[in-house]
Amino acid sequence: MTDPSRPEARSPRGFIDRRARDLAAERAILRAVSAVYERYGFEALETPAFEYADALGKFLPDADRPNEGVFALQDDDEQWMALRYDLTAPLARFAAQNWETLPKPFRRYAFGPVWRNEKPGPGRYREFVQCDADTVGSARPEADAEIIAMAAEGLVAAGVPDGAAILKINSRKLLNGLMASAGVADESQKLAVLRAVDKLDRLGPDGVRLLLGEGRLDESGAFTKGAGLNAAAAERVLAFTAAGAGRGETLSQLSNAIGGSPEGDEGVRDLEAIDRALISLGVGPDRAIFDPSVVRGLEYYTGAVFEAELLLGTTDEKGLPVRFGSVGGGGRYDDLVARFTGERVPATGFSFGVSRLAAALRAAGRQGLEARGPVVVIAFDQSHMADYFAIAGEMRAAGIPAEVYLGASGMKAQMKYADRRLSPAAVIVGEDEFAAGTVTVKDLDLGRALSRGVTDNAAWRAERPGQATVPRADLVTTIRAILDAGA
RNA sequence: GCCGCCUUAGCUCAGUUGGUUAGAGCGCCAGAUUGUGGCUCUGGAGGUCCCCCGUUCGAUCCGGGGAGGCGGUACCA
Repeated sequence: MTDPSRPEARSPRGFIDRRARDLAAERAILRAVSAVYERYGFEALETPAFEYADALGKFLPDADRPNEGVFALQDDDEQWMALRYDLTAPLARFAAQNWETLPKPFRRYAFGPVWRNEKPGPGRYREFVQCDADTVGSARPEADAEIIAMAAEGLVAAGVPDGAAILKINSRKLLNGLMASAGVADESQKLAVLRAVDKLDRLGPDGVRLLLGEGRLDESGAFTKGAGLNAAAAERVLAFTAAGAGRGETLSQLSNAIGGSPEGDEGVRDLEAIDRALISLGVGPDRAIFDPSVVRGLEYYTGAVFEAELLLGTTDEKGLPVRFGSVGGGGRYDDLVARFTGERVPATGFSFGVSRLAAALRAAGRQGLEARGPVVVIAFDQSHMADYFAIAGEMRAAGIPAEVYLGASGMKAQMKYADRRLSPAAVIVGEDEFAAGTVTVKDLDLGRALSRGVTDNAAWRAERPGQATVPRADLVTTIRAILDAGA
């Protein structure tokens, strides 16, 4: 039966189709978060899906692996272009390209899909939506604090209940200071230490200790080579990451742990300034804390780094607990525009993983609304199709979603169709109704509720629950009463 | 990338110690019910048993290779 010449109907690996319910949740989040950003004075910007690959930075396609990390293709002039993997790199390109004419500091927000050519995982796709806000051209810690405050407000606007999310803040300068004081000078060893620290929440101190030292063997049997620190240095790193989970007291602990390295001290001063600004912005330690274990990526960031963690205790379809963890992150990146212009431009920003946030909220039951279908006008008598369209048009003119059934099936199947669309009502107009100048309106919501108590089909059909025949002129008011009752 | 598990109907999965017509539940379509969604009953459609090669009289089942899926791990700008 399967013809090998026919294509198999399937979506590419790591890409998914999203239906009305998912889209409604996601669009609501985008609307709410965009409104917060605009209230803070950020302007909208949309850049193309494709950028020239060199503008995206690190992932220069070469002959061997042109698609590593990004989806890239060669234009007809032989130039490599690639789908953007985030919204920050395109912003840096835009800012550099238009620097002379932009009002500075330049504040913009953007949202849209980004693409990553990597192995998909649970809840992790190769195409997903981000919502991003950045300030380009301000080195002030208040710029970081403002971004953090907007992220906190954005979470609330998106529907995350108070106390269900926390913003965790750290500084790369602190981490660099830590390395200096722990005697880590080698660049690759630095990266290994950062990677190890980044896994603290997943592996715990013992796992991280192994990764800081010789290495770790995981349960699948795969071995991860460690950073090769000696025991004293490893303990020093662990002590640093264990410093508090608050703001003021954490800062003093951190400043002790760093022990006077110049870069570390600078990081402490930055965080102190951010703390003061957050207080004046009304963001307390219940919403944003300093957490020395936050690392965020590896190159790229030059100062403060932030991460939004969701604390909702959620469960999957099988009832197993799911930790959504990070739903967004960001930080200060002072060198990104300089890649284009040579001029160092301080910048800071934050990005929400919108798809992930929507999934988390839905899994937590905060966004449990099904997408409602339209009122369905039953195509009862083929010779009256024009009347059915007039009826649908009348409802649409009143702002009520409505459609005429356009399939070829009988009435029973049409009722089933309306039920599956989660339609609030069906409109039935047959010979009797036309003769009497009436329409029959069936309240499907009421029927859905009543059907739970009915066991006998004959009785169910005889009762015609929620069904009323009204004068044709009363159609819209009857439908609206049903809609209002359901709302 | 590395490690492990898996692949049989649209979905979830049985099963054949290698033998002739490969099953269930759910879902779908239809009828019981000339104009009515749920329940119940009845009937129906739907399968190259992931692909290729090998062993065999014979492979969905055994062996080798490949692809795809899932999970872990690495990477994640």
